Amino acid sequence: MLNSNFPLPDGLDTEKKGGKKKDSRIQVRNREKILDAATEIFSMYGYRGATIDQIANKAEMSKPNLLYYFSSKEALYLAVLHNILEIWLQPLKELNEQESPEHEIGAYIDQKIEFSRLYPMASRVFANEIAAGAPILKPVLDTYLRDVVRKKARVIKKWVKRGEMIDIDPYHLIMMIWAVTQHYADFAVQIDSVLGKTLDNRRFYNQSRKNIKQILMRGILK
Amino acid sequence: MLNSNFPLPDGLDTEKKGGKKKDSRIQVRNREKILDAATEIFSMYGYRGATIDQIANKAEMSKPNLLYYFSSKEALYLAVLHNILEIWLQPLKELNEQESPEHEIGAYIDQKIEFSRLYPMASRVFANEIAAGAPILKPVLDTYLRDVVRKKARVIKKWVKRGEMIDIDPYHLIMMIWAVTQHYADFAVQIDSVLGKTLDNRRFYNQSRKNIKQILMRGILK
Amino acid sequence: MLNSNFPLPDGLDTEKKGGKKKDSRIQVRNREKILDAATEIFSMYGYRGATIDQIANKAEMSKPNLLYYFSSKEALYLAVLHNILEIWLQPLKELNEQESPEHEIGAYIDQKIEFSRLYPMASRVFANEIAAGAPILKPVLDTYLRDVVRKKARVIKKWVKRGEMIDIDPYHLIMMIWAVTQHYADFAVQIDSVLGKTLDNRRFYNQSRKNIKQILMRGILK
Amino acid sequence: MLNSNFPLPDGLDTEKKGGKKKDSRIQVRNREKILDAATEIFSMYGYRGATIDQIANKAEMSKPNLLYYFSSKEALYLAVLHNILEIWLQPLKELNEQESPEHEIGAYIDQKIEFSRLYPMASRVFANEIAAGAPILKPVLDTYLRDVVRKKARVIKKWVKRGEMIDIDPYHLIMMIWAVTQHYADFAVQIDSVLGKTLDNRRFYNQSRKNIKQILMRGILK
DNA sequence: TATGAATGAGACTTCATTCAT
DNA sequence: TATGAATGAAGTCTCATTCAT
Repeated sequence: MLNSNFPLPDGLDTEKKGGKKKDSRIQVRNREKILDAATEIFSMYGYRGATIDQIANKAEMSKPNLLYYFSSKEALYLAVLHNILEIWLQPLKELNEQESPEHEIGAYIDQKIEFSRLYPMASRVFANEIAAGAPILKPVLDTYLRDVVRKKARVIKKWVKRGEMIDIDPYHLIMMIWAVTQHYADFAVQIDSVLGKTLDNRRFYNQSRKNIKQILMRGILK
Repeated sequence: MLNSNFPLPDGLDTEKKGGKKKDSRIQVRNREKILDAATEIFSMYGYRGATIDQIANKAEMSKPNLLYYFSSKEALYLAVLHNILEIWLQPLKELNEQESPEHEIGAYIDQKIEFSRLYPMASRVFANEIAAGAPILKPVLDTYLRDVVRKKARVIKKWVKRGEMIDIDPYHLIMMIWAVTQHYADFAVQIDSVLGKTLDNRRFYNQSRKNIKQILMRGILK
Repeated sequence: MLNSNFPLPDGLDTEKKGGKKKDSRIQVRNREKILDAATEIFSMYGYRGATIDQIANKAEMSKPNLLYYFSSKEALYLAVLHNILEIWLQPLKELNEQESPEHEIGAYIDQKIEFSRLYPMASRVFANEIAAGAPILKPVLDTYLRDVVRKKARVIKKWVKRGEMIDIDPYHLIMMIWAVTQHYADFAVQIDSVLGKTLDNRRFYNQSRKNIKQILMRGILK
Repeated sequence: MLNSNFPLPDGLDTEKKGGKKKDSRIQVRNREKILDAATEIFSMYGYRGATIDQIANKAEMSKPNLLYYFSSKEALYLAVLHNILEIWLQPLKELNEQESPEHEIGAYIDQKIEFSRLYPMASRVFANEIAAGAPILKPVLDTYLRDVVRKKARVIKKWVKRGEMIDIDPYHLIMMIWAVTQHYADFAVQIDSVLGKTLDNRRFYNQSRKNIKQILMRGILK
């Protein structure tokens, strides 16, 4: 689950014997279990707060066995982050200047919210890493992420030029969308506290999507 | 700095001899130094990741001396959170239904962004706590925060009824504003990576405020 | 290489199926590879410092496979030590009272230095074990080694009686020769540091032999 | 005991807060206890084989408290080695070309054997480190040790020129003396095994000194 | 014969906290 | 008020060994 196996933009190898032999069934299964468990634990306690013990427990595995698959806590964390980054970024890549901004940006918001709903923990790990100053992810952000964003900023500028949107800084727009959509993953707890009730998950996200799109689309479209 | 000393809504006592005697000059000074140091360290490493050693170092104090002022790591963390909560919440309390939403909400956004700019670390600690499921802050959120928000939601509903805003769920609006404004504190690093340059702080926040207000106001006002 | 397969003086069995079946070609080869690798690794890190992993790697073999040949780390270490002891001792056994001390002791020194040159690592393992208090080798030293030395001490005493040598304690003489010759294996590194240059191996040992023999022979012969 | 506190030839600092404040009584006492315990344990098991637990036990101290004084196992090992090096080297420095080689070299041998008798464990740690390839001490050996030896080699050459000694390589002579004298520390156990009896310590060393000096002096003096 | 997978025991080290002064 | 000294608990990681194939 959530294991995109995307080709890393840099040569980072997060696993022990990186691909020398095809992973056996059991290896694949275990690696997945570990990544899922790690995502959950890291999302709750951050990198330093999480313990290998907790992760191993959740993955139903002994500590040394976990370390057999990922040689250190840091390697595991890296693997989790890389795992997330790609899925997190994919929808942005699909912005297509041929289509209308209404359709494209609407679809983008939909996908981001869906991601927050499906993988709230992955999303939180990502947010935590960023908020901590991206000590580990910075190299990737500095190259890969920036390139992707730059390309899509150009698309938005095209829409502005065509008069289909108000004249806005595309970078700030992208970041606003990130802020708002990610919020729904990062702050699920806060939302409960504020609203004072635990909502039906699907209904809540539907309503959120509606509100967010209403405001943002109204705010940017001509 | 940032020490609001607000009257705690619940009976939480975070300090050792809480008020029995008037604090001496030096005590006040030390308490402040500790809180500032703690805010910074907690913001970078999270609760479990931070160490008392780091905080004591930054506060130019020995570990035992720090513990003389705040009896435990948890007590210190609590103090930091409470410190933040009040300042964080203050601007919302000022929403005044007598005025126009344009003015009031505009002012609110301004203040939130200013807070993010001035206290990015405090903001991050807050965000971290929330994202971790608010293990410590939940009781406060569940009572105090909810009350404040409920009151202000009523103000917004008034504006809607008066036809000064589009018909939107006030809770979601408040959360969107939080999301967007807080983002600028939590993700300062990401912003650098995405934009590919370290911006002049003041100019950057000015531009951000302009963009955010442009979109949000346009999105909600009639 | 260096596998003397001498008949163990005591019943120590270091291998798993000790001789029940004739070893196949590949088995013999593997055993040798393991012993050589183990000698090198043990020589560098001592018994506890060495890891089976390192040895297995050097022997190009998996850990479990290594343990198939030698049932435990201790068994392997024992095998290495026994391997060395015999070769180490052989030249002493050849001291022949019929010949002159000049010729016999000269030959002995030659052989000891040659051994140090050829098997510096084996020599170091031996030295390490001794220096550690011979926890494993003590039983052998206490019986086998002592017997050999006692016999040869008698030979030396004969030479003294015949007036061919000065009157010296034979045990101390033997130990001096051990000390000096073994030194050249144990302290190869120190020698480099002291002399400040890496010498041509063969030339260095030739020169050493000359110096050592010059002093010792002059010191003991009449 | 054995804490020479010599001025390190290089800037190596092995302790935590290196000299900022005068060490208190208790600190000095504890540091000494630790160094003594460490010397003993390292001498028996080598660097990797020794455990901090063992050392802390022997020093009657908790593990964390030991680490309070020496920040890591490696730092402790370094301290032990430096402690030894200087004492080990001191007697050589005293070789005085004004005096006769008979007297000076005789005195040198006396002191080396005395050192072996008094600090056999320290001597063994030193030997172990060297035999392991001096992974930690090499920088010091490569500079400091070499300089000292070079100077003293010149003294010996003077004696040769004056015709008071046979024509011998001074480096090899120095190393022979090291070999023989150190042997009595490194191989105390072996000596027992070979001689078949545990000797009265003082008597044994006296006899050893006599034999060694007899052979070496006869071997080199004219 | 060979090796991937797994683990209990234990290693080094960190850390919140307490003690004594 | 301040701090040097001390420690139990816990964390990351290593390693000899076993299991299953």
